[in-house]
Amino acid sequence: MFKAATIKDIAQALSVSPSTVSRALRNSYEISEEKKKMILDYAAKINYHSNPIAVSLRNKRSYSIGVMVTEVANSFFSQTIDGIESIAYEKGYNIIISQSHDSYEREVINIEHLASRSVDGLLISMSAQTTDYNHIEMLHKQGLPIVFFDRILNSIDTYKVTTDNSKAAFDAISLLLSKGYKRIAHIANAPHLSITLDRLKGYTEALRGADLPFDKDLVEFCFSGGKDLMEVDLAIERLLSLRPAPDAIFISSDLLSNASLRTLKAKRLESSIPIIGFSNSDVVDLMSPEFSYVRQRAFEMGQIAIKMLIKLIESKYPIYEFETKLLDADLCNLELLNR
Amino acid sequence: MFKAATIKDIAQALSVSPSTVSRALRNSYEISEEKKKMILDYAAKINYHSNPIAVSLRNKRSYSIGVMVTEVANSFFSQTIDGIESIAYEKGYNIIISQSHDSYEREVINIEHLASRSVDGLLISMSAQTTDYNHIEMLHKQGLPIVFFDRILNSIDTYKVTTDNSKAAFDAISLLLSKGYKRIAHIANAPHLSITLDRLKGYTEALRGADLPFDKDLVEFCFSGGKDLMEVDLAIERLLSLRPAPDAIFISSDLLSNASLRTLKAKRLESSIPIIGFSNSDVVDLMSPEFSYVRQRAFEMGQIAIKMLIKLIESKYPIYEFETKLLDADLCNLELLNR
DNA sequence: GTGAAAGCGCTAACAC
DNA sequence: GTGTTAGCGCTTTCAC
Repeated sequence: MFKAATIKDIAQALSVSPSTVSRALRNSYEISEEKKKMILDYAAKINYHSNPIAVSLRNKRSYSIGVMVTEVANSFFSQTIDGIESIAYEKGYNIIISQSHDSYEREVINIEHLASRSVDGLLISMSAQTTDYNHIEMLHKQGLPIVFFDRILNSIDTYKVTTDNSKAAFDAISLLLSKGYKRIAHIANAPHLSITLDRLKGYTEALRGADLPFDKDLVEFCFSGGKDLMEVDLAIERLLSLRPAPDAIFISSDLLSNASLRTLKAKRLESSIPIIGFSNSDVVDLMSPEFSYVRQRAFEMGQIAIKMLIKLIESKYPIYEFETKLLDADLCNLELLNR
Repeated sequence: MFKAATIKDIAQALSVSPSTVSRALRNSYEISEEKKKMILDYAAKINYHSNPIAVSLRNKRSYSIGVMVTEVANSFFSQTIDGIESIAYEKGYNIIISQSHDSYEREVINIEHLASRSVDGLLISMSAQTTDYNHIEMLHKQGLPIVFFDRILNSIDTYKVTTDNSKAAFDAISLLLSKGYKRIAHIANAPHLSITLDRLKGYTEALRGADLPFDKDLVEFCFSGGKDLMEVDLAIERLLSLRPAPDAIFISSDLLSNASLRTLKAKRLESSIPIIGFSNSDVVDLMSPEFSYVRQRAFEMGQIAIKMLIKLIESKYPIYEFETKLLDADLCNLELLNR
């Protein structure tokens, strides 16, 4: 079985003390160049690698970061993780990924699990089902660095980064209005999510800006977030049966966009009404029916989130001023809306 | 700042020794029920959690597992990771994810990085560009438990799990042949990957089974694995310009399927030739043109891989008999091939 | 049945 | 400049 070399081994071999070796390896100014070279050479020769577990125990820093997402197999999140990983790797941090599958229980268990694993900090996108935030508030109070991304939690004061959801929705709806659409249905995500409310806000404000009334009949919340196809099915059915009928649909999440397209396709109604939906799918250009979509800057969001977290972790002094960064989203495939 | 409770704290508070507390917490038979209860109760009261870093250092086990994939933002891999995570979580392991982006350099660096992070074992799917296996062979020789999944490495003797790629390809091609297609073009992945060769093998064997000649002109390898759209573009162009023209296309990876569809669509040739391609996209049912596809059991593969790894890690005795598990793939949307 | 003590690998105060 | 020592939190011989 494999037995890794330790500082002690080097010290013994070179007849110096372990602390000298430690200092030399960390390139301390106290050690003479000559000895440094000797130690470094020998370390390289025996393929010495420091034991990060021991360093963690000693320094009370694990250089690992917990990431809490709904599901890695969701394009938006896998792109975010990609962004997180790119920076984490650069800065010498590991990321430990955990999925809530939008369940409150799993979120609580997994976050506690991550925290007890001595992560240096947490990157969290809230589960759709979570309405009690105690498990997070506790950790935050105890001083664990936390950054929220995407589905942020307003009640906790820390760094946050998310799409400017309200603006994205406002722009999407304004565009529809400018093209002459007037009765715009809205298929919305679970209502306790920050992103749901922000997107709804953009929707209503755009209507108000055009002096159109807000008709709550045109809005359907999907509590399952698109997981439950039946729920989406019923929502669409109800919306399409309204009179006067809606003349466009705005869909406020990836999963809901997919589910809605499935439903419309099954009903052979896919070309009956234009759609603008959120989507970060990597094959959106291959999907049919074609639809206009709002694409979030997921990769960038991941990068910003982890940069914020590392800043929090590595800051020598407590930070009291926090920023909530809002990213622009991109509207794509808009030419489909011309008529 | 947060200061977690330690065994010492408990010992002090209850006037017992740290070793007694440790034993009680680990439910050792040596400790009297009475004392056990007292200690457990107090630990629960002060919300004691053992420090996994200290346990790792002491036990030389980190309960974390490194996972090396090409890209998390690839449906097949995110589904695999989902499967890995489901079991890892259950068994108390963390997974640390690393992406090679199909680059040899990044694979080498990341695998070494994972290993130096004292992971208990490694789950690896090879990068497409890797042809030198020294970095993995070294670790394997040193006794680090390694399991390969999906893109396996034949030269190393350990547990492996992958799709029965040769059978999947054989079945797909046989089906095409049974429907009367005779000149089947094959867009293949990078040629040093195990999966590429296996799929090619299934392809040729199915042809041989039908007494059809193998025409190497009908096969195009894409070294970029679908990342480089231009490469796929040229491949398709050449294949379609062959005379006699191919009457169907078999595509041997997710990314290549997507890229090929894009190319065909751009050339407005999407309905000119039937396609059967590998795909684990979660929106394959929404894609256009519709195509028949081979779907791998990615989630299951992840679960099997990590179970194998944990078996390797937790085995008291060295294991010399290794299994390479082959999973069936599912052929879907076949009705499109009727004509 | 319980405690004392050593040690996992590393670092940092404190000596000299 | 370099060595000595203590200790991070935990487990595990070895005593008693």
